[in-house]
Amino acid sequence: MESSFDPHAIEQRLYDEWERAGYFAPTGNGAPYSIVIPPPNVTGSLHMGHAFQHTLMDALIRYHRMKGDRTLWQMGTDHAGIATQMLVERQLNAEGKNRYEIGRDAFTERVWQWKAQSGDNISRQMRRMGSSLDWSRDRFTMDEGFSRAVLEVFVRLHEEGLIYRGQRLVNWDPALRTVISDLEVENTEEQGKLWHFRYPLLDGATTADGKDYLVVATTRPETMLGDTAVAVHPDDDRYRHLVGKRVRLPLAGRDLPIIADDYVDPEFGTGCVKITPAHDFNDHEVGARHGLPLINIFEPDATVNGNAPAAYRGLDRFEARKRVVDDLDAQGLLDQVQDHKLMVPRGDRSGTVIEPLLTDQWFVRIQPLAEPAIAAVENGDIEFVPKQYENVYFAWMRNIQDWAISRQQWWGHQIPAWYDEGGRIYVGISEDEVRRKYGLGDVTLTRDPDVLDTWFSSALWTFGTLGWPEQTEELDLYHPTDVLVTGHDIIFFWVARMIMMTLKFTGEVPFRKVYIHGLVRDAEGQKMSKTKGNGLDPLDLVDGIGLDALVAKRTDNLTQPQMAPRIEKQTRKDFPDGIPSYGADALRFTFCALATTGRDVRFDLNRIEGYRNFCNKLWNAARFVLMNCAEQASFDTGQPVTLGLADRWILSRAHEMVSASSRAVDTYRFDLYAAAVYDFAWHEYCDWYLELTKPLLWNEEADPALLRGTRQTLLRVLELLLRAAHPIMPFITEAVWREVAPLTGNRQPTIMLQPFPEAAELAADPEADAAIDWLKGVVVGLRNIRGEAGIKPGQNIDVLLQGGGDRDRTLAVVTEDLLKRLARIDSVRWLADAEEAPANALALVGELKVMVPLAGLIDLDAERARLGKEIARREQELERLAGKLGNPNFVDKAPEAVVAKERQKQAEAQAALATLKDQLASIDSA
RNA sequence: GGGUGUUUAGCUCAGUUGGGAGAGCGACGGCCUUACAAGCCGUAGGUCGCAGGUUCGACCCCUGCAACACCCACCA
Repeated sequence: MESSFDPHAIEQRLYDEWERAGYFAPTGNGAPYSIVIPPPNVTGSLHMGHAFQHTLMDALIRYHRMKGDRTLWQMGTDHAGIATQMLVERQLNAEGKNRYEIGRDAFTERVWQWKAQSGDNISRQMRRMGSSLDWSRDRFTMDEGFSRAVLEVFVRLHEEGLIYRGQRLVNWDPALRTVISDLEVENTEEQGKLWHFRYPLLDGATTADGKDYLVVATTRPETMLGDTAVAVHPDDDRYRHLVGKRVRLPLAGRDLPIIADDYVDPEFGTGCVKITPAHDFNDHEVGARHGLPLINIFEPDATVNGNAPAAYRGLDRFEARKRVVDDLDAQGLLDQVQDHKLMVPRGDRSGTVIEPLLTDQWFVRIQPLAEPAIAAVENGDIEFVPKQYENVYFAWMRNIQDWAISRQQWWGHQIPAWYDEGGRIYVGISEDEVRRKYGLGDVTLTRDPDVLDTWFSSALWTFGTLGWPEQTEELDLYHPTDVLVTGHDIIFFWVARMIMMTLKFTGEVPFRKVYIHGLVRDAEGQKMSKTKGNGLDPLDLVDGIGLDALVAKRTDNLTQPQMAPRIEKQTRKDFPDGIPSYGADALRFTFCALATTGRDVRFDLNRIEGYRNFCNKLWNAARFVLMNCAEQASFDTGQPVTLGLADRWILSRAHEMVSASSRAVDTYRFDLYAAAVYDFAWHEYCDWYLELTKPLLWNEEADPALLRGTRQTLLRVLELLLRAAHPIMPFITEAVWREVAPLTGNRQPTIMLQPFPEAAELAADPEADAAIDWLKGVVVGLRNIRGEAGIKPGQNIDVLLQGGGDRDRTLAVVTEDLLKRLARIDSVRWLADAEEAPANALALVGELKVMVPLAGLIDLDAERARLGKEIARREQELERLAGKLGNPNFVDKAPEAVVAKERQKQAEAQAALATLKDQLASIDSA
């Protein structure tokens, strides 16, 4: 083995081997365990969020596979309708073309080409991260079988009246020229204006203060061209007398009724509201209540249409706004303009302002689907982890609105509906089927050109990937899936809709648990995004990247090229030397360690560096073990074996580590799992156990049985540690395991299919724990003296022991060799209790005095300072204890055991303090 | 406007039925000790956001407040 760990040398090769050997597919007859991957969009490459999420899933999958479960990790990708279409359109635009020129068929063909390319890149990234997906069952939301499932669902829902087509006011994206759902609208607070316009009163009416016009306030002046009323509050004394009268709508020259409606807030603006039922959701409701006409003034691209006065036709909505304001101003009808903060709805993909627009669309009647989906979480069939996300889910589900599922796009599942020349609608899985079903003769049918919302198909993911609508064996075996691992950002988009659709079509929940993880942010806590240029490609952390290449990557193909210089500057500041190669295991370990209960994680290079070092530590521990055990492997020889204290101790600690690890994985505490492995490996196995074995291994006269015991334990515990760590760090554990396992008699080809360690394989050993704790106490005490007193590390010392009890004497004998080696001691001598010790530096281990004679070694002042600190510490503790025990309430009311424990501590602290003070006095007199 | 989460060492974060405040990184001092300098040894850092309350005892439970983050919501 090389003297330091090089991830490149092993990772790629091992993954290829695993894949060729077919280890990723479910095997055996164990209990089924399955997870479907949230299908990544085929929009390019995976980001840190994917890598994070995949790491957690892979850890679960590998853990359960090792537990012997028949484990399936279902692979697949999502066609991601709008996102992918936009991306390919941008590519077209860059070539000076657009999709209308090349036509629908050529365009979708082009998207399929892109999909192939993007999918390859994604799967390459996943393989590099070590994700053990079952590639043989790879699915795509638009593959043949899945498309069949989508049509089936659409047709069945339509037959049941749960899908309908209707004209409604919807969220319209004028840039993409499609409807989008409520969820795809992001409301952002922006600085705008509130314009006050005068609408002249007709028929000689006047306001209470004698004016012959009403003042209406609006943030959207251009929509006044579609006004069909002015509304006031019914109880508003200022305007009550005007209800039923009329105003003249300027510019358009129409007359509008003045109506009364509770919707109006008399406190806001002037208390008069212009009503535009075709371009505002609230106004739409008011209009419906009052039977107002709807006047749509916009084309699909939000230019003004023929329903508006000729002067405004063809203008973009924002130009029209300016023109309307100018014209009203010119006519003296602009009363005033105020600055005003308002919530602006924007499309989450296009970023343009969303326009409420009247259109014909397909909708899912959601209420009947929502009710069972709510019940499934209420009754615990599905549990969210962490629990509080259930409230988020409930809040949305209990107030859910019908779902607009049609999209005026080309890339996606085309809606299976046909129209005859009379506009009648026929729904079926194909035109042939429709003709048969409805007995249509020689009529011309035209298919609805729209496609379905991407999330309509993703909602079928758990059962669609397993073969539905066929009743396949896989469906029977792996559905419901065990857990869904996903981010909180798609609970509504995806999780809720999966629950609804899956219950509807399979009668089962899609998954029993939903593990919600946080979002990956940069070191400053900012969301990673291409626009901000603060994103990281997980593979750049695995393989490393030079600074110039990183800058180029971050500034390439920006939607806002003007950001490039700022991004470059920041990148050069944050990564002056580029990014070193850390390897996939270090990245995975970092993700696990950062995965605390559902909160967002800040990704910090310092963290991954630490875990890269941990990989190296593990690697070198293995080198040590192999160097010392490879030639003398002694399993299966039948020769006597004795376990020493240290051996028993590390086995006991391993027992604790294994049970902590299992407990952590079973409760989705990946951070605690990582910590259990890390602490055991580094601070117990390496820091203490390996050191404790050296005196024995290097002693040529050591008892052979004891040597065998130690060698076997070194190997056995290392082998077990590798298995325990494998779900987090698959590559290094596999590479090392293949060296180590044969020495333990295990000749299996891979760690992947070994059993995860069971706590029951090992036992707690309190006696060994106590002995090694004692030993550590003495060693640490001596190290402290060395460090503080400035004794050279290479300088051996003599040690005197005094006081303590029988136990101390026994342990000192048992551990003498270990002690001498670990603390670099030449000689140990016991002093009788009454014997006067020479001038010395003192450490206390319980009642035992551990002394290092000064003998010119030790600086008296330094020793005084050290003792002074120790005395202060004990005094402080005593003060606290005295306060507590002096309080009669505590002594009376606290449990006896607690009081006894405090008394015990007090006695110990008093004894220790007395000893330390004596010691200080003796130094002063020396 | 409603809701959720967060606030612990310089930084990033743990803290498992309320009973002696922890880790990693960083800082400081000392070590190339034959697995590992991506290492080893030692040291110093905290009024646990603020104010009350419950309790013998509160980082932990309750109330209020503040700051930050996020989600939802139709106020022109």
